[in-house]
Amino acid sequence: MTTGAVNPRRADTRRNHERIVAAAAESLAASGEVSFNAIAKRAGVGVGTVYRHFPAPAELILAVYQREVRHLVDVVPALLDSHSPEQAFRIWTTEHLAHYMMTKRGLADALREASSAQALPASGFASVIDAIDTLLRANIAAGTVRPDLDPETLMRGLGGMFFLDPSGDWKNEAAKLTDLLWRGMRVAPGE
Amino acid sequence: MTTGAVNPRRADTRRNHERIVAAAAESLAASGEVSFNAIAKRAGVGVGTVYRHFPAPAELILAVYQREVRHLVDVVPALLDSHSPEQAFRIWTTEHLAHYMMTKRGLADALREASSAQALPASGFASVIDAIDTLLRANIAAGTVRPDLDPETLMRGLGGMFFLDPSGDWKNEAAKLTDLLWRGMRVAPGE
Amino acid sequence: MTTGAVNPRRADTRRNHERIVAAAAESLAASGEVSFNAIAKRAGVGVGTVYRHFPAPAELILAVYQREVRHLVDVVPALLDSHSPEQAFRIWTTEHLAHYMMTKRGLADALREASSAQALPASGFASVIDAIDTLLRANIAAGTVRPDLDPETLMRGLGGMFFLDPSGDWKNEAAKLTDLLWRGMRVAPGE
Amino acid sequence: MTTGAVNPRRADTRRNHERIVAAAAESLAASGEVSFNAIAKRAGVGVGTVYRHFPAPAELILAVYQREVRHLVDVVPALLDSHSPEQAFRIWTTEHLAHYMMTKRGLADALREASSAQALPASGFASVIDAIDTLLRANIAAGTVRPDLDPETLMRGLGGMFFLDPSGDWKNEAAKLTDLLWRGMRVAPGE
DNA sequence: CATGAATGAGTCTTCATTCAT
DNA sequence: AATGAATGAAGACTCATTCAT
Repeated sequence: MTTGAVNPRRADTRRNHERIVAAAAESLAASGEVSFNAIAKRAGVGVGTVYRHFPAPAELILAVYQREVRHLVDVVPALLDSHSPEQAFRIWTTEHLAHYMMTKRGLADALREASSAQALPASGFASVIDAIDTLLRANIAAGTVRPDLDPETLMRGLGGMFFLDPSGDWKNEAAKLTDLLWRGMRVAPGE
Repeated sequence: MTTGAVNPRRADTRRNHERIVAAAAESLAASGEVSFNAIAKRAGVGVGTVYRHFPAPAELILAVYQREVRHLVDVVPALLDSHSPEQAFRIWTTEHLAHYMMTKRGLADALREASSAQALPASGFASVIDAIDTLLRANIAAGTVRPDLDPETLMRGLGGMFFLDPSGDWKNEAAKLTDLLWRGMRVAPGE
Repeated sequence: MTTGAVNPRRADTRRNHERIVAAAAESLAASGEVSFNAIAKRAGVGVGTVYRHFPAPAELILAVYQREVRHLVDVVPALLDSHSPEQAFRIWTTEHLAHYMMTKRGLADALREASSAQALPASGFASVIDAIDTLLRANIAAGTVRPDLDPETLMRGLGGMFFLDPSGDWKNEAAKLTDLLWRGMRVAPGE
Repeated sequence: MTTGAVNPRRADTRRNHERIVAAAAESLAASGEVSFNAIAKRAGVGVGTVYRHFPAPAELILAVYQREVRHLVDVVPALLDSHSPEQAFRIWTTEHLAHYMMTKRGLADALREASSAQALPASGFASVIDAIDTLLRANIAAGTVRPDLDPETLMRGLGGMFFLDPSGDWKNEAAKLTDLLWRGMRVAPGE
């Protein structure tokens, strides 16, 4: 009995899914570990419940991933509304993406380990690529960025955010990486 | 045994260190697994021996890392001898770094997990940064690249090579990433 | 639903018992496994329903057992009608009993495990003993078999059919065991 | 630490194998269960130790089996020395085999489950068949038993001992089964 | 009555680490 | 110094059983 004195079992049912994903997200962020037993304990449910909701480990990881990534994607339109395309791009990578990648390193590993390679980039990164694509198109439309740039390549360049050091001057480092990439992206002056 | 040929046991003893590192490297490359017991067996020594040589897991991982990374670093001078600085850079990232990162993903994970964060970038990546720095300086000297570029930032940009798909058209993708970065690095035309 | 055809749910309900037993029989035959959850799924009902019908595991096993054994028992009269008592006995053991025991080993185990020993021989084997008894009486009446033979002992002798190898020459082996027992059963020539 | 205050680790080592087999034998006899964890606990060793000694479950079962069966086989010569061949046979089946089969039911199941069928009968039952064969030959030599009898078939007939009820009059039942089989084995009077 | 989600004890198995020899 | 047996914590997963709906 992990739910306290009252016995709300079925009443809680509806929220178990969310609680498990939340617990997994916390575990992942904290240690990169994904013990089903630990997640169950943290979520306050039995292990069996976790297995019922996510028969395959990859499903859980993916659910966490999507949850975590949603914000990253959702924020893009607002940025484009209130800033120039270039500023939107710079802010997104520096403020949002950098922070995300820095804290979610574990996720990427888990994602990679949990699946036999190719499946995940496709499914997991898809929406991040979408976000990048949106920013890219806005800039191309504004004439600030070369039109022959694919979001996958840019994503790889931004992947370096994973190596930021949360205890250091990461904001500055993120800005420097963004700047390096931006210079590579822009419509080259004089060309 | 004081008679005849040199005692082969001593010869083996001297090479245990190397054998263990080699065994660990193979394990890492093969499966991403690093069971000390498995490494000992593969190296043909007892577990205790492994512990004697590498009291802390991180030390072993680090030794493997450095062994793997040596080639990457050692090849730079030759490249600079026989190619233009720009070509040397492009060849190194595309032919050497990309291949290395793609196949040694496991190492990077192991490295990260084995240590509590900050220690590794400093110790493990140091020599790769050196290699990048050498290439960078050569280009700066040749006037092809901006002088205000630090190797760490470039390293981060190149970190995207980790996400290459070994079963896909990675050579082309590596070239595209290199090109994106190169455009960001070069002395901007017209500036 | 009060309109139209009879409510099909009621029809299903009535047959749940049979469906569960059938599902359990298939599971048992297929793998020797008897997970209540698996049986429920195979039967297309909820676990709770299985529990309602068979509060104790042994009851389900028993039901399966009786279902499986029915054919074995039912075939006896026909055999006695169309064959001599000796032939009926030989055919029954060789064609029917041997085949049954060979394929239903799992059942016997399950039966034994599910109960605390003594209950089963009595309840489970009862009808097989009946079948043997019928064949025995017919032979005793025909004067082919000693009258001082109890069916339980004969049953034990026939128990060896359990050890037949389905992938070998079991028909021949079954005949040899039957022959050994028959020689022990018959009115000894010269006695 | 399961070995008490003193720390005799390596001193105990030599006997661990035997202790594990003994513990497994007890478990098997008691409940037909073979949890590696339970065996380890009963043997007073860590689970890992059990796994080191018996990497595959079947190996442990087999070891137990051979240990249990040894007595059965070893007693035959003495019986043949001090009794007539017929008496030796009757005593062996009634006093030794019956008792063994009755108490070791679990073993037979475990044996069957642990292996994919045919391997075990060959390896596990071999020595029991040897014992039966020895008794058979002695009787054939003495002219008491038909020479055309194979030990496998007789073994199957004796397999019924498995179904004896330890809480009932099993001695008498064993004698009745032995008698039935003996009548089938002997050189038929009048034939 | 039926359903099936939830629970959690229990089994299996691996592995880092210690330590007698 | 080297060896490798022993240990036991820890994670994966299954399944009998209960019970809210």
